[in-house]
Amino acid sequence: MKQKLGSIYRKLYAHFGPQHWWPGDSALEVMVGAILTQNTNWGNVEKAIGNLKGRRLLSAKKLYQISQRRLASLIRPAGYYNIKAKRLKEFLRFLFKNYQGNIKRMSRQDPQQIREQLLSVNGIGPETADSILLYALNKPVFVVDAYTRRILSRHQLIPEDASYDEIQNLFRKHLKKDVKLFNEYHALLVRLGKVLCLKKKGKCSLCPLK
DNA sequence: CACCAGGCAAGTA
DNA sequence: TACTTGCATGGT
Repeated sequence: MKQKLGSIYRKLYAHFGPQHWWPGDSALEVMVGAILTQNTNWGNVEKAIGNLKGRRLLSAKKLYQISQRRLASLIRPAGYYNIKAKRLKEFLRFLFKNYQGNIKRMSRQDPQQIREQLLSVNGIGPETADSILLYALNKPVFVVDAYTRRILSRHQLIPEDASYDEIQNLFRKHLKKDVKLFNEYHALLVRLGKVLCLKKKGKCSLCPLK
């Protein structure tokens, strides 16, 4: 397995090159994007973030103060806008309650502890929590998503119903615990899932892993 | 028209 | 515990 995961990474990197994730100008922007992109196309998220940026609202303080109603209307292009506005507000309340709205303060905590705290926020599940840890706070945590599960299971590396933690542990056990590697590997798996016919109903044909 | 997107929580049995 | 459903816009 160690061999397998390493060789998959090398093939993906050779084929696609560096992915430059996460697109975003600040840790806060990455965190907001992580919530907005839940089950949603990234292009739609960019429009929503653009609306916030255009009104100079992309700061912890502003987002904390703005009404949930107004926030919802601004993030509308990202879909599920009512529930996502609620989730963003929940996250900001958490950020202010525990860290005075200061992300650097948050980043100083132990990663495992941050993860547990994030998971206790309504609207933040394992993938969103891990995306925040890896891409906003630069902690060496592997992010598992639907593509990761689909690609690994279609290559017979895991059962189709493997749990999030099982898959995450696989990468943690067999790869060097390295922020840069985890960053690139997850982004490459997403890239692979996108460009190939690896959609929900697709087969893994023309696969650059072969 | 159908299908999909960088999930998650709440409801049901 | 193990399924199912709601959430919603925008691109292909």
